Amino acid sequence: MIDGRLLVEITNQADKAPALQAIGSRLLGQTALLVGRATGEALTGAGSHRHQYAVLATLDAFGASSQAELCRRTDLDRSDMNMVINALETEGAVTRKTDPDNRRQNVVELTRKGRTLYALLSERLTKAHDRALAPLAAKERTELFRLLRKLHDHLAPIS
Amino acid sequence: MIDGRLLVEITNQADKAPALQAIGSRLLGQTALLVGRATGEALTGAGSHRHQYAVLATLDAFGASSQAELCRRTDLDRSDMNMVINALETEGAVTRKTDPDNRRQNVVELTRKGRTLYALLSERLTKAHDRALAPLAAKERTELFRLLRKLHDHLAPIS
DNA sequence: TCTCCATCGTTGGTAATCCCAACAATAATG
DNA sequence: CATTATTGTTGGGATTACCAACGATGGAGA
Repeated sequence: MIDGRLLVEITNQADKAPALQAIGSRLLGQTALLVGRATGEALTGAGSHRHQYAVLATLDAFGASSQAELCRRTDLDRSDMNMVINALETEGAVTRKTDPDNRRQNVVELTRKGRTLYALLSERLTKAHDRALAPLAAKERTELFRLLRKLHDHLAPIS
Repeated sequence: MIDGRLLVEITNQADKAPALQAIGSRLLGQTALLVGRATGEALTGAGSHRHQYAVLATLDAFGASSQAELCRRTDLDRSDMNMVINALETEGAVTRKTDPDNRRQNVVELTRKGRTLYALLSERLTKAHDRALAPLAAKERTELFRLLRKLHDHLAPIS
């Protein structure tokens, strides 16, 4: 027997004989995968990746930051952040200099080229985002994000 | 500037100085990761994995099936399905015989041991599931899953 | 029947993502 | 001054989602 509380139908597609069944967390994961793929293609199609965009957005929003600060704000691992900054630096999207006030950390800063790249990626991403969320009305999107944020904040490591 | 449509606050935690920002799809991905980890631990703690549970649940719901049929119902790749059945078979949770009516495919069937395992995993998973979704009221969970299913069905490959 | 094509299971491998451990340099703390 | 913490960096591991190719088998059509 199927536990009605735990199991949630994933697909309603009429052509798939009996409806697929799975756990709620699986529906969440599958949907995140699909949305992530749809939006990710907007970035990879421009030669960038999700993490790079997250860093660009954070730099754009908060200005020059150290890598550790970017890690805290994006929830990326230090090693991955290093790779991301490497990529962005060789692309000329950011500059990285050791902070004279604290020589342990680097000052990562957006270049003009970086802002242009961020604008381009934002545009592509917005389109993909809208396309992916098309079936949801504006209020539904808001509600979805509210519920997700509630879940996220509840489960996020207390840091 | 931050695009209000695109960007969504992820954390509201007061101790994190300025609120973390990210794209909506990122919030979805992060939350899926957190929920997946919380629920996944319930399974790995019992020596099983998400995919194995999905197959067990599908077999329990639909009865003996071929691997290809299980693939269609769980959206798993054939190669991954093979590994999952291998694991379940060596655990004694399922039997795998070539179908005499169609010698290309195998008949995968739950054993009594498999049903017991499924029941155990279901119990653990239900608890973890409830713990992970604790901050959401019953109506909110329903609404979340409704929105996710809507998204999922819109983005799912037309198969 | 014979030929082509599709399906199935199986093997092996790739790429992305997330995560961890250790190290040197530097700063902060007592 | 001694100890501890933070930062960047390197290297690697684990998981997950894929993809390609192969032999075996079945089905569809000439």
